[in-house]
Amino acid sequence: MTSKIEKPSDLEMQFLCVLWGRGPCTAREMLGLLPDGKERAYTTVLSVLQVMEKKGLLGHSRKGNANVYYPNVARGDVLGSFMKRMVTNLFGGSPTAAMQLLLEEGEMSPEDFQRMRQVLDDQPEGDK
Amino acid sequence: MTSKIEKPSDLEMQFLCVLWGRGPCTAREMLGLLPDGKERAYTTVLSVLQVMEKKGLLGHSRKGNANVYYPNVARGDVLGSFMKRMVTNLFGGSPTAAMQLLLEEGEMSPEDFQRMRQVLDDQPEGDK
DNA sequence: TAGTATATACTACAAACACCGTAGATGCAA
DNA sequence: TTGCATCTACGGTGTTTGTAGTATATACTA
Repeated sequence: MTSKIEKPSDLEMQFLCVLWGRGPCTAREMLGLLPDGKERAYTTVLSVLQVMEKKGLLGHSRKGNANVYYPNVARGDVLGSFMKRMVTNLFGGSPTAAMQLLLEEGEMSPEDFQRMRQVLDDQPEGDK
Repeated sequence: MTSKIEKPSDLEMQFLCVLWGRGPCTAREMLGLLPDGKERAYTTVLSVLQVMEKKGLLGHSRKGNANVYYPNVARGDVLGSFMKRMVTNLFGGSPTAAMQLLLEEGEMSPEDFQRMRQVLDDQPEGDK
C-alpha cells in the first residue's frame, strides 16, 4: 500500500512546487521563492515546513546550521490527484473543459501554443 | 470597479460549478448533485448555501416553500482567476506544464483529443 | 571571549471551513 | 384541524490553515 498521501493545503502545495522546481531549500530560501507575491515572516515559512515534515510531505537534512528541506512525495502523484480532483469537482469530469479555461486565461505566446500542440501530439493515443 | 470577488472555498467552488452546469437548484437538489462522492447532511448543504449568499456568491428566489439558489458571479471570472492562480503558484507560470499534467492524468478518449486539438486550433493566436 | 546575527523549536491564536443539530415555519393530507 | 413531512433559520463545534511571537541553540567576528 502506497500509504495514502494526505492532501496538502494550498500553501503546502506551493511549497512543494518550489522544491520540485528548484530543488531542496532552506527556510530562508523558500521565503524568497514563493510565487504568490505575499509578504510573510520567516517563522511562518519555517512553521509550515515543520508541519509538512510532520505530515510526511517533506524530509530534511542538515547543511551548516540550517535545515535543507526536500520533498518526500512525487510531483506526479500530488499534482496528478490534484488535477483529477479539479476536473471531477469543477469541470464535470471533462478535461477538455478545463483546458479551454486554461487557454482563455493564460496569456500565451506562440511558442506556448507550439509546445502545447507538441505535447498533444506526443500523447500515445493521440493519433488514434 | 468590479467589486472584487471573494475567493470561494473548494466546496463553494463545487457548488458554483453545479449551478453553472445544471442551472438553479434547491438545497436538496444540490445535495444529490455534488460531484465528489462525499456523504453530507442536508443542513450542511443548506448552511454552505447561506454562507455563500452572505458572501455575495449566490442569490435565491422562492419556489413553493423552497429556496432556489442561483449563481451571482460569472463562471469565467471565478474559474479564470482560479486557473491563473493555479498556473502561477503550482506550475511556475507555465500553462503548458499545467496542460501536460492534465493530459497525463485524465484518461481521455480519442474524441477528447480531437476536441482538444480543435480548441487549440480555434485560438486566435494559434496559427501565428 | 563577548557580542551579534541567524537558525530552530515550541507555542499560541484568530479566522475560515466543513459540518450538523435543534427549533420553528409552512404546506399538505387524512 | 390535527398530524406528518419538509423546509428554513440560526447557532454551535471540532479541525485546519495561515500566521507569527518568544525562547533557545549555534556559529561567526571583532
